Amino acid sequence: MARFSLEEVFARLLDRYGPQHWWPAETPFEIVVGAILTQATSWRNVEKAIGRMKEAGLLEPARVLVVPVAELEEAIRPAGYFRAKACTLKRFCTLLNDRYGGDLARMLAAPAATLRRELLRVRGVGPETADSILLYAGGYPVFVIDAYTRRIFSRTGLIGPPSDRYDDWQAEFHRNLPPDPELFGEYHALLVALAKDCCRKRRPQCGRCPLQDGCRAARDPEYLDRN
DNA sequence: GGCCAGGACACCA
DNA sequence: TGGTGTCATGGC
Repeated sequence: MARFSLEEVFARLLDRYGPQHWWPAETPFEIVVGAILTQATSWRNVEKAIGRMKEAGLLEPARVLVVPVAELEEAIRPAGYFRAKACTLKRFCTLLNDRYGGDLARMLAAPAATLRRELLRVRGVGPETADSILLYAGGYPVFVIDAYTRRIFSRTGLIGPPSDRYDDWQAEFHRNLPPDPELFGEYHALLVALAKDCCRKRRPQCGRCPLQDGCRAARDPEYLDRN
């Protein structure tokens, strides 16, 4: 089974890639926006969309709430799925306005379990998006599970959730790591760094998935020590 | 020109 | 419950 604990894997990743200092954003609301816009989308495109929202003065909840949806769509177009994501942004801001008087700090001070339930009731916000908001904007010790995390750990076999469900994956990390938001944030960021590094280096051998079997960094943790 | 990127959801069997 | 189609842009 596991040759390394999850903490040992983290230490190796940190040693190799250094602190990632996620989430890349200037304000909590920018974190929320980024979490929604990055759904199935490269961060490069998200940055463009956020830049356009900034230029249009739309990077505040009160503006998103009142701006015509077509205008919001146009701003976030580079992020893809712009119609769905514009609606999701507006729905989030509606929740924020109705339940917390538009005060994001107040929303983020709500109990994590309560806030997670409320976020998941917003159409377009699923578990990964909700948890990204809870962790990076709210500072709650909630581990974010993304596609990279699943692929990396299912191939290394370091942990084995009973099913492929989001909550089961998350429970494994919560069981095996101390509930430290700094650790969780860095860990998630480092897994993305590993995936991207691996992708760049192994592209010729790797076929369509950057973490397929041809990718040694994905299946062999010691690869990180030797290279 | 095809594939994929830091998902979520509706629909179907 | 699990599988599949849909949403859409931009870089490689």
